[in-house]
Amino acid sequence: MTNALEFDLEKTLGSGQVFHWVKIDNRFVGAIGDRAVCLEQDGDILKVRDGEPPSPAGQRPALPRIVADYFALDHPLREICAAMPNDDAMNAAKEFCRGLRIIRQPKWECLATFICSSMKQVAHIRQISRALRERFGDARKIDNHTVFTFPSAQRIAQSSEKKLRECALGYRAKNLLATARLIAHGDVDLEKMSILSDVDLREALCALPGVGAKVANCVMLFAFERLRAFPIDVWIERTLREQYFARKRKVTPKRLRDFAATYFGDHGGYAQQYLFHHARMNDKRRRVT
DNA sequence: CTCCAGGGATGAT
DNA sequence: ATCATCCATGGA
Repeated sequence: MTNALEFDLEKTLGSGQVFHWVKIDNRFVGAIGDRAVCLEQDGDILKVRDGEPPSPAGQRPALPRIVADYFALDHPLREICAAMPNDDAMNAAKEFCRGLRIIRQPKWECLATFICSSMKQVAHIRQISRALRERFGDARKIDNHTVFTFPSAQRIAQSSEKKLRECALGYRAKNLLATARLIAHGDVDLEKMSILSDVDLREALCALPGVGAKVANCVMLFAFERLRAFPIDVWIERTLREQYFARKRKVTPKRLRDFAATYFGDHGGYAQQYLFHHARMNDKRRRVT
């Protein structure tokens, strides 16, 4: 059990940050790092249980601490929301996304998943994530469910483009393999990149195969806790153009980037995630889970 | 600057 | 049962 004030588990897990959690009745089953975890929210209380320990049952950090860290329950959400711009689009998103938090994801898992996400929709990314986990990850049991950990860069690096393509990665297989090998061989150390400035970190991430500005910003926001990072995908671009540049012509991508950086400021990543989730869930053209 | 390959689910006809 | 649509990166 852990206290979960100002937190909405379902909105957080369903907002396109992570793609492996499965909802079973009122519970969410998945993995945090190498731990199989079952989560259930009951008001301000978050019930947490984990599965059998991974092989050498040594000292394990307490589960509530791991969960609180993963869901960034220490982020001052009330202050973050209060600091967001006060306009109609932002206020509607704030209302709709109450309790949605930016998750602290494991760096490699986040990077690899978002390399696979390019040109894909959420339903498809979920399938890719599941295929990679089932094929290359480790099984963990919780209750009568089996969940799979996300495979290490070393494990992916030992794979082959052909095997990765069997996980429905398509042309992304080559990029994931190349990036995994850079990390497995020690040419790139994601943990050491934590010390870089936002600008340098973005540049370092964009140097990896399959990583452009959008994926780099997702990884910065979801795994490096750079809360200013503002990923612009088609949903956000559409929202920005409709809500903030109505009837304006010639709004270039650079102008959108500059606007987002200055207008949304220090917690732009939170603003982006709220606008993104609100736009997706209220679009009549699709019914997303 | 523009154009477009790429792959598989999902929605439309 | 086919056909169109969604989409980020990278290279021409």
